[in-house]
Amino acid sequence: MNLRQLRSLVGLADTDFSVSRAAARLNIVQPAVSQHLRQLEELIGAELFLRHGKRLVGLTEVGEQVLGYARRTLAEAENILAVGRDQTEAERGILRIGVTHTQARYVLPPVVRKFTRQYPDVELQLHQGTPAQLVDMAVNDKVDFAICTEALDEHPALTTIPCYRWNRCVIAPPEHPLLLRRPMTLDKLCEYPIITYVFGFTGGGRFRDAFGKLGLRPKVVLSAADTDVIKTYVREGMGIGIVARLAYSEAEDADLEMRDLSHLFPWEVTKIAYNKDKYLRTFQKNFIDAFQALSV
Amino acid sequence: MNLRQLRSLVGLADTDFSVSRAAARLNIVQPAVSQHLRQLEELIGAELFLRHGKRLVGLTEVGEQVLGYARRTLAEAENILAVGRDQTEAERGILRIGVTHTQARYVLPPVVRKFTRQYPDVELQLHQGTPAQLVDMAVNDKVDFAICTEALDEHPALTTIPCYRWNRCVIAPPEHPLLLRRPMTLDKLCEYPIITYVFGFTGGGRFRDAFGKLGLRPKVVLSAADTDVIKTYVREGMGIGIVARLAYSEAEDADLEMRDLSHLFPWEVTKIAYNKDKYLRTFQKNFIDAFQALSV
DNA sequence: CGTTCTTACGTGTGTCGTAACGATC
DNA sequence: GATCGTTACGACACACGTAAGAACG
Repeated sequence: MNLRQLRSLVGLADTDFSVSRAAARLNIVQPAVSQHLRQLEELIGAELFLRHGKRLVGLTEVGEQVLGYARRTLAEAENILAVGRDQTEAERGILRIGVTHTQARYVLPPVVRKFTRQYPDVELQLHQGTPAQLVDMAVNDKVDFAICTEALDEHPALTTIPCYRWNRCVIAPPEHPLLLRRPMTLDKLCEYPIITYVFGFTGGGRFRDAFGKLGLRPKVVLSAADTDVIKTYVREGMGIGIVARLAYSEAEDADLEMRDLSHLFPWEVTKIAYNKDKYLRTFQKNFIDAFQALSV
Repeated sequence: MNLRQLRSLVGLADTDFSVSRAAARLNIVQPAVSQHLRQLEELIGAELFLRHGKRLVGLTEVGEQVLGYARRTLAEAENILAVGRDQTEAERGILRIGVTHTQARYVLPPVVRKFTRQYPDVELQLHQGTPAQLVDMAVNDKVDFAICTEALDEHPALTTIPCYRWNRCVIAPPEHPLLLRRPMTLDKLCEYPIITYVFGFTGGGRFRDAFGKLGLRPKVVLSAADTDVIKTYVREGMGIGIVARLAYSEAEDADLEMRDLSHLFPWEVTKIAYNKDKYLRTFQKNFIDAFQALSV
């Protein structure tokens, strides 16, 4: 058995079982991949693939098992190579971060600025997704880290580091009647149409829970995955926006009024998570440190 | 990078850093191993080994890291091969079990008998050790399972399955005065010299705890790792023996009297444990099932 | 002086690429 | 008929084994 053979298997599974595309991705020719797959089947002594004629269309049960172990084998081997790169080209490489829109737009910029200055030769990739997708990407090593508030600490394969706390604020056009009413309470918020994050994003169920505990039903007229969309509709007068406090910028959002709501909602904790089995390169650790430093 | 290179590295670490012995174990010649090690160092781009002249004597910090990942890579690769063997020679192979003496001597025989009848071509290896050693052997894949009462469920890398409950009994020569006294209580036991298991074996700290809770101090005059040794000294009149109830056999131990003590001590649970990351071959699963069936 | 590792070199295995063939949509 | 996978073959590389040399105890 060979690492190459395993790469062909994983490549095949990652390209919808197209031998040719797998070969292209692996920078070898199709017959080589075919050979690897044949050798693996021979080694295992059982059919690994479901076929339509010559075309491979899926994996048998045994094939699934082998694929799983192959992925893990390659992941561990990749760790060894990462140790190597950390020795020979410590300041060069790729850092793949999975983030939600709000993080990428409002939180990450200063960290990214600092990091790229420190590591000009590291290519920084920002992959966006829903928290659930980010977890998946981190687990399957499509990204090196995932950064978000939801879902991260539930997955057993991830190491999760809490980074900073945040809470919500309400934003509204300056003339909005809500702004005159003090103190701000949950039931007053319920009197107006609300625009906030979609469920599963940025604060998740705890937003509704806060109202539910008091028997209140907020009128959410629109929900969006990112803060910029919410702001847009608030500007249009469609309702008041309830967003992360850190997403309100005095400079950019001078045309909107903001009131802090941290006394009304539970605090949220944004975390950074990565695969437990993964070797972290020095610059990756440094990124985590830089991100954590936000909480200070 | 290559699996062979990794095997050479692991082989080296497992043979006290003797290149020649590593080669012998891997069934290749020394120069091949040397080459593998050199290639690895080249790949990583850093010294992996501590040297005295030409002789390798240990690992650098980087070397330790690489060794760790190499072990894991090979373990995952081994899982793939195990899937293969399960397909091509399902009823043939080796089953390595780590056990304590008492388990091997008194509990395992019927299971082993049943298993070897079912799988005549599986070589069964019984490795003995202390519970702590058994955990180590299971974690590092020196054995496929570990069976014992202590220490197993504490290690995060192991999957632990409880198999059966047992408790203790006292054994003594027929004429021993203790045997006349009923009901049996802990303080009566304390009146006589006691022979029982050494700490860390078979029942562990809970034995002393039972006495300690009542402020009693048992007079343990001798402790041994296995029941046969204890019985021997009981026969010599050196004291009463407190052993696992299941280790008393009416047939073999007719010259000793036995009294059940399950009302005096907490119940113990014997477990079987194996590495979480390990693929279990069919016959290995069957052994576990057969062992678990004891509890019925 | 034996043991241990390294270096050098030859041979055989194996892996990839090219090219031609077969099958499927 | 175009795409996709398999088969066949050749060239190159690589890995192991043999043999000789260098360092260490």
